[in-house]
Amino acid sequence: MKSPTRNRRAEILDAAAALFAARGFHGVSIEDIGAAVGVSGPALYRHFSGKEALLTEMLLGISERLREQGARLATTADPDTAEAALDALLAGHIEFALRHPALIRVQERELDNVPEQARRAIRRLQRLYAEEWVAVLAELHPDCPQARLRAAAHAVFGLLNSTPHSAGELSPEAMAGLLHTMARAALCRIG
Amino acid sequence: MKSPTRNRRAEILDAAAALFAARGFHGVSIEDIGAAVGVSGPALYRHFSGKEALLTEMLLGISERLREQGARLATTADPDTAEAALDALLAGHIEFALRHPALIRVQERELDNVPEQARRAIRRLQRLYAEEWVAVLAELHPDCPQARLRAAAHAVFGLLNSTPHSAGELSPEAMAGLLHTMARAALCRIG
DNA sequence: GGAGTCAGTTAACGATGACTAACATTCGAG
DNA sequence: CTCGAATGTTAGTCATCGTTAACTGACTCC
Repeated sequence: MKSPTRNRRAEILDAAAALFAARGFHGVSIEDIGAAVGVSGPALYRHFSGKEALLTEMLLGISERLREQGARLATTADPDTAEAALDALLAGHIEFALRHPALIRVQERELDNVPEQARRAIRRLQRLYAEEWVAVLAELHPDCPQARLRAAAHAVFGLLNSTPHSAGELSPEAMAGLLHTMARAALCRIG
Repeated sequence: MKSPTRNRRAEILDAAAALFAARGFHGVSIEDIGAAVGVSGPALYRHFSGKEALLTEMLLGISERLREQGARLATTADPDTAEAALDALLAGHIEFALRHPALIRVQERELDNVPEQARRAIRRLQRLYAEEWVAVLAELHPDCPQARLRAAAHAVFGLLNSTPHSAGELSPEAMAGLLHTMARAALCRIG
């Protein structure tokens, strides 16, 4: 069978994401992760070469997914209407953040625990994603310097990624609407 | 001498904050912290009862400081003009975040590593601080349900606390102005 | 000038945790 | 039926780390 392997790997990544989000990379042991998927301890080494490799694959996956999504959404439909592109980027990011709060948290917190080389790759993907946003924002605010646009984009990421902190008082739909409205308003005033 | 003691404690707290912000609580050893202030290893036990106690005191200090600042700023001057109170809260939070990015980072990331009892105290202080914001927002948006206001407040915290991520491309003044403008705009549209 | 406290040192202990080794089981392919 | 790959297991190693113990010098106070 080939699929069990794939499933086991994904299972481990999911469980590890939840644990890392809750207690941090160094606060979770290999044994903990194994226990979370019903095997114990060193069985994980059949699927990953080590704890760092696990985190690395996780962060690369997230960054790659966001970048791909960003590249796809930023260039849809009317290239004229940067407004529509911005809305698409917002909706995409919000849906991801609401659907995978643990991944958002890990991506925000654990980048330093990944080995140097992979860290550079991850940062590159994150930069490419941010640049999609900056490109769209530059169309909306042609006179605004790039540095300011970058800072604004990161600020909006902070706003959108606040999801894990304020968990579950609002329905996901209401939360999505609120975040979209707030982010939209924040980005209109930066010129 | 009494002041050397005080200074040493503060020195240790500062160094630990920087290290925790950079590598996370579990990623920093007692020896690391000692080395950062020029003493080595277990000397810290002359000033703190342990590693957790150090973190606890740090987080309690931050939360208490923000809560005090919030209580002071939210009730200044005209009780009529909620606008002014909101501006004061924004300015205060932004100044703190820009002046102490490491503390913001630690407060965001390390709450789970503090023992249960102290954690409750810290959360209580954070809740009180957030409620100052919600009270002001409620005056501006009388028809908006509390849950939505709370979520909006946390989202704005996320925006303002994005400072550590987008470090130093803009001058502190420009950054402060940008964050203030964006947060203001985001909070106008939530009704 | 001795007594006591403050703030530091080095050495050791005990626990934890990442990782490895050696062995077991399942199961499909030839 | 058997071989071998895939996927586990348990036991053990080695490093790291929080914490304690025992000891030392400096400074204050009677």
